[in-house]
Amino acid sequence: MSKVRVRFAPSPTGGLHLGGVRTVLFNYLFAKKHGGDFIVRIEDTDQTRFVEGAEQYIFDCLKWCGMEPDESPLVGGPHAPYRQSERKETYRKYAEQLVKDGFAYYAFDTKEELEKMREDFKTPENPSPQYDQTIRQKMRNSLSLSDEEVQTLLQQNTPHVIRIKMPEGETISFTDMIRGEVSFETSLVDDKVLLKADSMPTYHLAVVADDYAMQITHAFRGEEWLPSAPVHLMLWKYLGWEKDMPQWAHLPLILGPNGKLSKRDGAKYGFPVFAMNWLDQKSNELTEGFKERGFLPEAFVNLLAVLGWNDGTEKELYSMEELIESFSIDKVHVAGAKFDFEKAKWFNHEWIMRSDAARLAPDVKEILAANNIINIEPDRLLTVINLVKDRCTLLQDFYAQSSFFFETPTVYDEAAVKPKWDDLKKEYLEELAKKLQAENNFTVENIELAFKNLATEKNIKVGELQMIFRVMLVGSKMGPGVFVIAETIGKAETVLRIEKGIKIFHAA
RNA sequence: GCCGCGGUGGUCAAGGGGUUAAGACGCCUCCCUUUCACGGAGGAAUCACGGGUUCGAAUCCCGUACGUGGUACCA
Repeated sequence: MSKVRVRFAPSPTGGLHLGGVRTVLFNYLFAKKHGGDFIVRIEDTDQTRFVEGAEQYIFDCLKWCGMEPDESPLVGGPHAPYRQSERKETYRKYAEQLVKDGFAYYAFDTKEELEKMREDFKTPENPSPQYDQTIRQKMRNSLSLSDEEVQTLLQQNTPHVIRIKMPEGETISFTDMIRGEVSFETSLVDDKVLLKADSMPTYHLAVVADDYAMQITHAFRGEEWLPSAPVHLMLWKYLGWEKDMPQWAHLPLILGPNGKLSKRDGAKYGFPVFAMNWLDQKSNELTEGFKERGFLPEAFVNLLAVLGWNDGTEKELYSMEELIESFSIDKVHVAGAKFDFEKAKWFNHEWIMRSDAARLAPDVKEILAANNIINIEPDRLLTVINLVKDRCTLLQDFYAQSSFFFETPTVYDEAAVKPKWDDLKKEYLEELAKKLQAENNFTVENIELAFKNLATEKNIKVGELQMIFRVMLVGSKMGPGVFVIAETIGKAETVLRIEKGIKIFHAA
């Protein structure tokens, strides 16, 4: 058997959504698992929908996720060009070949004629008539017209398409790597357009021609392609390449809260559906990405991998390396899976907790900088990250969870302090400030010892004091242990915050 | 309408003739912590329905309903 070669073939018309990323991911995992090549080519067949910058966007997403292609328009390779628009000539050749061999035909029907046909043949039982064997003789094509008429039309450069001629009464079946044997009646499949009037191929011709040219061995795509698989199968056969046909795997769909996951669901339910922010230049509409929402790529890849795949164990947390190791195509599910944002956040939280501070530092630094907290000593940043990462679900949480390490609070949870505040506490805190000021070795242990000894001396419950102390340092009832916070912000700042707190709470 | 595909708690899922039907997310209770998390211990909640086959069906078969995708000179 030849080397495993898989391909991801996005259409550069919009953002890369969850389903798309998962399709790439399974492609990638399969290729890496079998030591094969992961190829990315671009399906820019439809010029009218091509969006500027989308191709670069796709590669940015792949890079973020850690899936670098072995061959692509960006890195090149032996099967260049990797853009469909640059391979145009070859498709026409194959389409003409099919016509010559009697497997396809020219169709001269105009848009209006097609519309009329759909209108005329529409019945309550058949609301959307297809251009198939039952009606093709009634249309204007090289099957229904005489040779002379066809020649004349061609010589006059009459706009035309090339359609596949689906055979009658055959059962065509194939074995899908995920769902086993799937079969179709050819009579029920319509005569799909292979080559459009503008000479660009449709997806149907293009996938087959490109997969053949690039020697693809395993083709992964979404389940929405299953109904057109018989067309592709027939093409492989008609072009005489049957023995080179890749094995197919139709991946289950990712569903949203109400049916299929759509771009709109993001805005509607408050979660991202794209890998990275996507700005649609036509509508100027911004669709939020997982990256910008504060997801770690490790978590994003992980959560997508286990949505529709499970290796049979209880393991849920996988790195890319572990995924490559454990991935198995026959463990991919057949049913669609509903996307659960709560679970997605859980994955991110887990990945933040298990990542070390150095991994997180650049991201955290960026988030703090966005909130005007800059010039942090690297070591100090690492210390703080380790202190708060357990309580951060999204990267953005690092700001709220750690800002008090870098800035003196400006707002205080007075409601929490007020019921506990009295002159005795004020006195205690004033003395505490002095005592801490005199402390030469400002460590967690010493701070705590000073704090508790003074409380015993004054006969005050430590707990009540701790809450006040915390609010003075943090501004609210949150964060890691108070004494750790005190040590981290240092003696001068601790004393300063106590003094400031006394003023504020005493006035209140 | 027609065609394809699907089905285990609310969600993701293991299991594929005999199980007390794993586990995770979420939810609830308690412990830890006089904060919030993390961590720990528990709890509520499930095999779409109807027929077969079988001593025995969540598991196999057939129907029905439901869901989902396709039915474009979009991918």
